Amino acid sequence: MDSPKLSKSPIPSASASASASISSSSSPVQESPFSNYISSLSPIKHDKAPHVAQGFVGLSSPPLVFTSPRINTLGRPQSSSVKMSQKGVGDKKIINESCILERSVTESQEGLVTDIKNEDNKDDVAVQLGSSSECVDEYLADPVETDCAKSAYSVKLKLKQSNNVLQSSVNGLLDLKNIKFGRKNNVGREVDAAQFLSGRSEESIERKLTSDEKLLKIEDEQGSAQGISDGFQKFDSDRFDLSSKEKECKNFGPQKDGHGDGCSNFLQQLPGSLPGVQSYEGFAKNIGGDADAPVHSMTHEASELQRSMSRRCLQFGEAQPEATAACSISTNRANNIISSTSLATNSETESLSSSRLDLSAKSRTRQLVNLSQLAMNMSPQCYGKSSLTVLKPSGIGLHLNSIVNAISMGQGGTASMKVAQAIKSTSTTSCQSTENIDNGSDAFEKVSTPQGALEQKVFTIAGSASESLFAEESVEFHMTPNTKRKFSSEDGDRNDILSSGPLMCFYRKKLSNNTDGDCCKRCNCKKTKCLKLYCDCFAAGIYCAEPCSCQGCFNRPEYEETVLETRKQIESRNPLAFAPKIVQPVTEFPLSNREDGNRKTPSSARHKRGCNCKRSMCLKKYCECYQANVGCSIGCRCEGCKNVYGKEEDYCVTKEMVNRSGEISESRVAAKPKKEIFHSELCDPYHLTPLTPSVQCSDHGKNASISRLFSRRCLPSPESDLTVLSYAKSPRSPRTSDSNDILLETSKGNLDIDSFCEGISYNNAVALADEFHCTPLPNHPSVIIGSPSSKARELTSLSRVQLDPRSRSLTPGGSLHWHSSPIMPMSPLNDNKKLQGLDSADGGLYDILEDDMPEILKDTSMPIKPVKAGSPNGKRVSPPHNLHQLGSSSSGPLRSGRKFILKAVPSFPPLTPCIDAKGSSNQSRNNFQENRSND
DNA sequence: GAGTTTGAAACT
DNA sequence: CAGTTTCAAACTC
Repeated sequence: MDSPKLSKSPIPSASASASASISSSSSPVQESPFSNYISSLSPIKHDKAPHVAQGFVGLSSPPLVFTSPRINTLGRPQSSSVKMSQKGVGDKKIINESCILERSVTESQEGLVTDIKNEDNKDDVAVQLGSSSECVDEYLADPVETDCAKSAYSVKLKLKQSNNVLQSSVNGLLDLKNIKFGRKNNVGREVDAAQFLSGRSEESIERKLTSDEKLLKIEDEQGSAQGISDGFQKFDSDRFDLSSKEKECKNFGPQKDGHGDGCSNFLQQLPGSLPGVQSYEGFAKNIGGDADAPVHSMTHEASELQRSMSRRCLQFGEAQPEATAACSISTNRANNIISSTSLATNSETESLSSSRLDLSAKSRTRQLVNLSQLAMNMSPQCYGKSSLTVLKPSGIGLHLNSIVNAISMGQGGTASMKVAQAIKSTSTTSCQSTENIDNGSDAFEKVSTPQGALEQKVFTIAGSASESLFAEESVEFHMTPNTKRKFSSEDGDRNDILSSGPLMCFYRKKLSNNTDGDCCKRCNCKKTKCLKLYCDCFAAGIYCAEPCSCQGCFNRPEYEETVLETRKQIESRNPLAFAPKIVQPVTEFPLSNREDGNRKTPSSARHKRGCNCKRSMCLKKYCECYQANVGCSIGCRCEGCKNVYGKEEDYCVTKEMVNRSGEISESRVAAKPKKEIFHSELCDPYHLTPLTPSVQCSDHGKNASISRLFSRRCLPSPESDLTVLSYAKSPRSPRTSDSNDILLETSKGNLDIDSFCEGISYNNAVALADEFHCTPLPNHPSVIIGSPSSKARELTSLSRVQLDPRSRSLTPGGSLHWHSSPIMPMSPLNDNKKLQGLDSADGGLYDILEDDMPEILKDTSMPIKPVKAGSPNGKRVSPPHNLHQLGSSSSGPLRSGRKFILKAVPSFPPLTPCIDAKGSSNQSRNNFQENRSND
């Protein structure tokens, strides 16, 4: 990843100072007012903590990042506070720079609603550096600040469609004021802006952490109150500016008006903003359907949400209209993707609504706002401390964190799923807000320009949005994996961003947090000067810090250039050297909704390259897969692997078995249970679960055929203890799965994964899997992906290919392809979901998978053959003895199952099934063999 | 805490 | 690409 480069380029000069500040990664955080809070947050907590909280925590975590230097914090946090105070004062400068208008028109509603915001960034603007990096930083930072400050300061104007812009603006302002006041009164809380500003960050964070809606509401209210007060103060002064801006906005108006919903149209034009807005609107509408009275207010709020989002964008645009262009597209894309997906999917929105139906639309909006605020708060804490704080990362990180957290949470238990989803959606919205900001900036720029230009811009944005989807996937993948290092990004930009410092740290922490607290781990390099991949810090893209015991360390901000150069060199050798080693699968859809709440599915994160363990059996931390809580996969060349999901499943199963009966010993003994399980489960469709551990076994696709069979058939029911064990056992699954789920959901749209999975049914699951494998996949994403992987792998058995759904997921487009392809995706998904749902998201896997995919596709078309003996990894590949039987048996059902799947999930991305099948199949096969031998 | 083991990274 | 060396983490005592 080029992250270093990016970081560098953006903030060349700042690097030194930034690096200095960053160098003591811990120090900045500690120093920051929130540092204590952040420090208190442990990675472990993240996992356990509410999604929101985690997300935030994660944000705070990445003090040491290469990127951090790039981003100039410029005392963001301080600036924010200052801004806040200034806002209260109502500086003219602020007025001049800050005023931004957003215009959203809701047909149903009276007319045009204009949100005018004053940006707080005036100071920032003045401070803004010409460098793109700064712009980016600010851009990023702005979102946070904007979120916090905006909510507080933004002034909303409700404009009737009056010809006179000025009048309309004024009227709108008045209306908004009234509205807000009404809100306040309704809320019954008047918040002192100063207090809010001073104490808000912590409070908001805590509240968010608690993820209590009430708290969120309160904050929102407070923020709104402040915003109102502030807005009023500024309002008068800003009016003129607003009017001018409104004019600009009007340019958009025609387009908007052209469509039923001016706002929606506008938002649609802005890829990032649209989804969120639409979702919100839909949400509001839904709510309205429930209660008419609230509807109006709801719509109002919805519009407000939209506004807020748009505002953010606008603010950004205003603050740094140009910056937007420079502003990292990749980041924006990523954010957009995330937000878009989450938002786009009605399911999530619905989930939110369902979870929060009680809550008024306000609360939701507020939540969003709060989230954004949290992000803001977090960012300052994390980055703000140092002058160099990286705003960008914070924003991004926040989103990611929030998502990840949400995901992890969701996976944790079905019961919490809804909540998690809600959180996700909220988080996504926050993300969107960020994106929107970016988009908004773009849009904003365009706004000023003639409509034609605007349209073009919008179009461009849309295109970028589409692209962002890919980025998003990659991002999510990166995020999801628990592994410390992982941040693989397929695309250079994305990789850069992701891999680059703050994000990297963030991700890592996130990942690592889930399980261990490894995030705090530091290197102990003695000879490499922390400039080689031996150094975990260096490999993770972060600077060494105090905790490190390294000697002669050059991985410090002071040596940024050296570090970057070294990184470049390493990357030149291996472009993916700094990519996340572990990729998280996209799938695991089923997890969330299972009746049991047992989502057992393990996460299917995978190690990109796979381990090469010889003696540790992949059961010790020597094994990267194991260390990353990832099951060994096809890519692994390990010997005697017992790790994994796949194996782990066995392992887990065995443990379970042992626990239950106490008869079976740990380790492979499980094999036996597996068999039993397989048979029983095979027979019992109900047991089929997407992620059965058994499936994932560590054969790594060597024994494709066998694995396949197993995977298909062995899928343990979600309810089954095995699944539960595996799930409980491995922390990993939860994390990855969540992210994946999100992606899937988003991609799907409103599709209900659970229902889908169920619909697919365990009955057909096996058959589907078989069929899927057997049937050619013309559209198989894997093909598209086609990467340069080793051909040996390609040659490897079909089973592998079939098993590896991840390849599909691997490529950013993979999921898309799947989605696009009616047939393939569905079956795979089913498989994935039911089997594991692992890999679609696996970035690391992508490489391998991608390579394999093409052949796989070909192979898949072919009937299930005994897989080639040789595994891609060269691991032992024994012909699947049982495969034939299994395959034969399964084949029958497959066809029917496939049809079914197609119907049920046309748009779903296929994911894990193949992969899981592979890995699991191999291991399962091995296990079987072993068991046999044992027997 | 020292020594050993382990496997990835780097090198040839 | 395979084999070897180097390295640091993980592990053991």
